[in-house]
Amino acid sequence: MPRYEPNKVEPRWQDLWANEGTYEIDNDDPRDPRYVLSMYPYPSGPAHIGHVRNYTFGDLLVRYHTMNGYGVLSPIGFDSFGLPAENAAIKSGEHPREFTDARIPELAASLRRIGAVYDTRRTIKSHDPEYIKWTQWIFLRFWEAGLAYRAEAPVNWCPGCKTVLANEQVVNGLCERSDDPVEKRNMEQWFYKITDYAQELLDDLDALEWPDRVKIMQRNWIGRSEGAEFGLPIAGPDGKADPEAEPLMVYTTRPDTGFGMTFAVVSPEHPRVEELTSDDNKKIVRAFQAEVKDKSDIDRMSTSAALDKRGVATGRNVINPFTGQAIPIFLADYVLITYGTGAIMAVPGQDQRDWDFAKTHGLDIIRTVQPPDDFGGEAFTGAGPAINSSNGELNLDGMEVAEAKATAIDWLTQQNLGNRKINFRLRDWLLSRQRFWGCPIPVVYCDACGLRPVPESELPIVAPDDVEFLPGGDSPLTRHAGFLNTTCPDCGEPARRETDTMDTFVDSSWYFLRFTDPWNTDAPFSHEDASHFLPVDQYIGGIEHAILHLLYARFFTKALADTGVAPKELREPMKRLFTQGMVRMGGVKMSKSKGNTVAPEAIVEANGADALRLAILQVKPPAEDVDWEDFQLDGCERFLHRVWRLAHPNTDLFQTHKADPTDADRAIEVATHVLIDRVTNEYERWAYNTAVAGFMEFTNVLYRYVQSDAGANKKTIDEAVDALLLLLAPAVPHLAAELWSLRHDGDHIHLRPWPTADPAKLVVDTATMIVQVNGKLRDRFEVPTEISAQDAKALALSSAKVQAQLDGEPRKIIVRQPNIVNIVA
RNA sequence: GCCCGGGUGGCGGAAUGGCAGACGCGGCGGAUUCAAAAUCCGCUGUCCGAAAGGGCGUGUGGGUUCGAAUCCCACCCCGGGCACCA
Repeated sequence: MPRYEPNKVEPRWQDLWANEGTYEIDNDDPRDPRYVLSMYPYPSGPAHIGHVRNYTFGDLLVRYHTMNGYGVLSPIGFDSFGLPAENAAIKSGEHPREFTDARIPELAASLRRIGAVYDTRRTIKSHDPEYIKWTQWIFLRFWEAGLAYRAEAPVNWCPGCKTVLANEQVVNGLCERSDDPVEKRNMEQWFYKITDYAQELLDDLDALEWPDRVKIMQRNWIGRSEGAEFGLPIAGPDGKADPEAEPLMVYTTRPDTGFGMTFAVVSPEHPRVEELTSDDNKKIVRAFQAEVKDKSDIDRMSTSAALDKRGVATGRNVINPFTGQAIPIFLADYVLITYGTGAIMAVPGQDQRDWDFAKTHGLDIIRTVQPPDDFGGEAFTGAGPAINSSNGELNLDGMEVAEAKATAIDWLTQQNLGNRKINFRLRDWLLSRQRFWGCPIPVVYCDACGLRPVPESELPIVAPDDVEFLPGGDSPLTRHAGFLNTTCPDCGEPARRETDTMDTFVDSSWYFLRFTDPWNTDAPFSHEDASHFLPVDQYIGGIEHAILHLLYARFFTKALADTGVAPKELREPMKRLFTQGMVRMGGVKMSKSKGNTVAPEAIVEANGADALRLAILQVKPPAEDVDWEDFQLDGCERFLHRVWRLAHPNTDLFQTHKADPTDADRAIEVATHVLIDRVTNEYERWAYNTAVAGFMEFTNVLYRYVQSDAGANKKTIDEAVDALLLLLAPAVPHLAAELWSLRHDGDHIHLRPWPTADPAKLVVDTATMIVQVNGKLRDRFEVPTEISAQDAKALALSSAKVQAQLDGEPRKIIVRQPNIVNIVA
């Protein structure tokens, strides 16, 4: 019997799957479709173990579902725009396109070498002009629909990456890529109107089969709150409301506490600051605005800043409409211009931030909710009856919070001051980037006509080849005359091209749709093909995309459906999501940028791709993070050799016999069907680590069986081994394919149907009954499954070990035949 | 601070109300071998004991239950998310 040599066997099967198109699927394939998709990777060169883990899980499912008779769509693509290629260009001068085009085959080869199978005819690259064309075309559709717009706004600027960032890309005030502190700048930028979909994005989460963790993160990010928006009349010099002045609009979730409002606060960036500042206070107000402007978010958010509640009075007052009192207006940086109206009613009795501010600045504090007697805190934010809350028309006293809120909102509405309002934390998606290596935004600037879309016939707008990257790192598009200078599509006069490119998350927001119809030259995809495969049945990727990519992709799907690009009824892109854990090395995430990667090539060379795949499945539940140091490659390799020796048709491990079936043979039959049942169930629920344990246990059982003196019954062992190989086929495809082919005359295991457990073979006629005394195990018996309660009880009491523990009559006996008898002494 | 996960042998983990520690790694012992590698077999939570056997044991403390790693309450520790969002 030859020894198993993975390096000879594995490439042969990889070639066969590719050459025969085993995992290619046509759109008119008659089988029931299943769409299994792993998030497409950024092509940073050869894969590392983190990638391999991700794509192994996906590959297992592709093969499993195929064996279950589905027509599985398994595409792969490359998220090939992005900063690493541009940074490499700045260093070496190599054009990002050349750099990227060289990296993609390296990554593709890595994936092929671990046995991952795809319909490679459908491969997508974000930077492919054909893909750029449709990304730009979609931008223009969104623009027409009012979902893309250009506006000046305070934006996040990363000085390291020399570009603006979306809110989602700022982590604790730092750029998520470069860790540089992010600066606030007022700039005119492009946005996608994701806020139009805030409510739907929130509501539709409920029906998704996604990890709760991800759904919760998205809910928090969307951040819906219910409250009231209303106007505070501006006080004139006489302390009375000035009927000429526009009231100051504020947003609150606690309109019930209005009687406790003792001052108002506006954000330093609020547009009405100038108008609401008295002549005497102009100087300090401007100084404060300047001070805040210079602070980065990281300074503004640091713990000490959060505590000290800096701010200045504007010298003007507003009227608290609940009490009629004139109260002062302050500027403070704890009020954000980006949320609500950028101005608040401050109620120090019921809000800790307002409390802190009031204490710092010596302002009045009035409680309007009765705290419990033992309340020892400062601001009281809990539930309780309203107090100090009545005027001539409105009396909230004694009402609980919910009722008081509703009553206060009704009153504000009657008074024509404001109304109920729902607010979201979610901001529009800032999509423009001042970078070269991204999808150009297809618009031109004309002096006469203004902002004009590039006509569809001129798409794609592709970045030029003859560009020079300077050490400063700015985009060469801004100084490339050939790219920059164009003519206005409307008036034909000279015009300038937009030099901003799109966030690379735009590319990944619709690639899963393009996979369904990648050859389409008339549209990004057809409704028919999108409907055939979508939503994605199983999406697989890292938890780091819980908000960014997964929220954007959901928004895109809804917006595409509403603009008629996608089928109207396609509201969600991914039905099921699985987020696999990351691979760590030395306690930190393995990634190219951290320089701590392990290349699979060396491991494949030494142990084989199947051993690596098995080690990935075996080491931990797939959802959890794992340290590379914990992988057990040698043990997995050893197991594969054990299977080889057992399953090879010329095995020297044992002799078979043809005698009548014995009890031992029957036990193997039962074990075989129990394993089929078990592994099927475990594959379905992503319990790959216990499935591997099942394979190992079963193999151990078979070894004991075939090495026993009686030898093995040929029929029994053949059935057992064939079942084992079928169950292994999705996990260790090369070994399973090779052995099956040897055993079955060149047949392809991956085209065989998935085995099913015979219920009749799962029936066992004896069980182990344990006997406890006071919950402690004292004895055990093999009993017939059908044993009666009386017999079980009698048997338990007959045990000497049990009797030794008993002192007199048992007080109570619980019988759960045939598994347990518990005697309470 | 708020919201999620999680805490089980030397290590990765298994068991979701009923035999704690499956399976693997590591370790120990044996077979085979001139020897080694490879392979095969056995043992391996901890304490007491020569053994039989027994005590203890799933972060800590309490509770529910005939019975708790599993359910409930309080707390400690670790990881993640959000963080002045009115």
